[in-house]
Amino acid sequence: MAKVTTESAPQPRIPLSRDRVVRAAVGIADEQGLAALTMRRLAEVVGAEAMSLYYHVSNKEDILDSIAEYVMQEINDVVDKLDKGPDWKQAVRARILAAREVLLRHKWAPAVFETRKNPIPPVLRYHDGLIGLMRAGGFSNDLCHHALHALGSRALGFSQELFDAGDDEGPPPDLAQLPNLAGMLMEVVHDDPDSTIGWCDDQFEFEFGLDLILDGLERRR
Amino acid sequence: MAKVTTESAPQPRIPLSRDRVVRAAVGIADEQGLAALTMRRLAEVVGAEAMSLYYHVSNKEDILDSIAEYVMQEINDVVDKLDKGPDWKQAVRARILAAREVLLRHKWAPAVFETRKNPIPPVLRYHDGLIGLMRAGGFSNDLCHHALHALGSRALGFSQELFDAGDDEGPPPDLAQLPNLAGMLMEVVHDDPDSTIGWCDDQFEFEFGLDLILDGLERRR
DNA sequence: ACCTGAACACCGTTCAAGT
DNA sequence: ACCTGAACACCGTTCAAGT
Repeated sequence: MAKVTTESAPQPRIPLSRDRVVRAAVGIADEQGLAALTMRRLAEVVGAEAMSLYYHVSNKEDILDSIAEYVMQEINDVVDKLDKGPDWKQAVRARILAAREVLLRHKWAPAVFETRKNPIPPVLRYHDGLIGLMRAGGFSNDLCHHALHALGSRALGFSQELFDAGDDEGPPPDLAQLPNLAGMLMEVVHDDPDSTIGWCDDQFEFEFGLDLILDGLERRR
Repeated sequence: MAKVTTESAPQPRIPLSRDRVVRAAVGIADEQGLAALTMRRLAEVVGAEAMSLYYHVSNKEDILDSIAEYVMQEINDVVDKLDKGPDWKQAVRARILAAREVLLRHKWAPAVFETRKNPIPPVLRYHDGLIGLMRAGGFSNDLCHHALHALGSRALGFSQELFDAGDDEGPPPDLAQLPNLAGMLMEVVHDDPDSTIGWCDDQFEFEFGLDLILDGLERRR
């Protein structure tokens, strides 16, 4: 993704296009977060007025649909190159972890996915691929269906954490009232000396939860 | 929750208070969705001007924090009444399904949880309770920690579906390009004749996924 | 065909002023 | 102590008008 700041060069010669608008939108979200993605800011980056955007996209929802689709296509491109191998679990696991890597470059994407009400076409394509792997591994169609629900957003590589475990603002919680949590934290933090701030290893926890589900599916196969 | 519409009675005698503001906010979100929750609308419902709200809450973020906390307290109230029994899995399962029931009455709540950056105190209390049950069931602190991550938002009773499976707007996806998905749908829909629209049984799928995880934890205990 | 200026209806929020 | 009017800086969006 091109640096947003260099996009608004002195030469606004490049004509506007739907594609350029979408790419710029992804760039803004990547670099400055979803909240920074406003029609006016987007227009600025692309060297035009906000109203001009409406000639190329129908509205902001359209833009959000498009950037979600853009990221999913990136995931499909990566994932299509993976070779499948004979083991369904290895294949599914590799696919999901590869998807996760893409999403880590577009941290805003899950939030956008969640607000889409119509299915994003390349997500269906992604799921179709997963089903293919599971079918080849001997899953019934029914089990595939349950598996997709059970994986939920994990199928795309993101797990829904309840809050960022690394922010410390506001008063620290009263651990005296939370004996079990306090005990757990003491022990877990003690075991891992890197415990300055974000003391949870997201990648490890993601794989732990994923394997829990995949192992469970294996047993129900 | 009192009907929002009756709240703006001819008598705006009841003085404003933080509590009344928060309850009204929950009411609006319940009945009209999160998007309808604006400062001006909230003021209207409560019989005041938008600016008056700022005397009782510090800003909109404060309101969102508060309504998230409100719902979590409702969950804790319900869950604290459950008796624990000897089986950790039964106890955890019952707790989570009870939490789910509350959340089904406040469908907006997960979206608000996700946007909170500071931990919501009663969520910590809820987790503390879960840890207690798992510790009593023989879990190590380490396994409790992984379990909470693996459960993620499922610990509170909601699973992150990728999109509402019941909306049909826009063009139907091209199933010819999605052979595995098409095959799965045909079979699954065929088996369940109630397949008018929302043909997935959310409650069943939730429990399926939950049990997959709980069974996996049992095995790693 | 492509872009824009002016304008509209909405946000959240501040602040000096009212009771 | 509690509430408000007027105002500000921001949204997304429309539409008639420019090139």
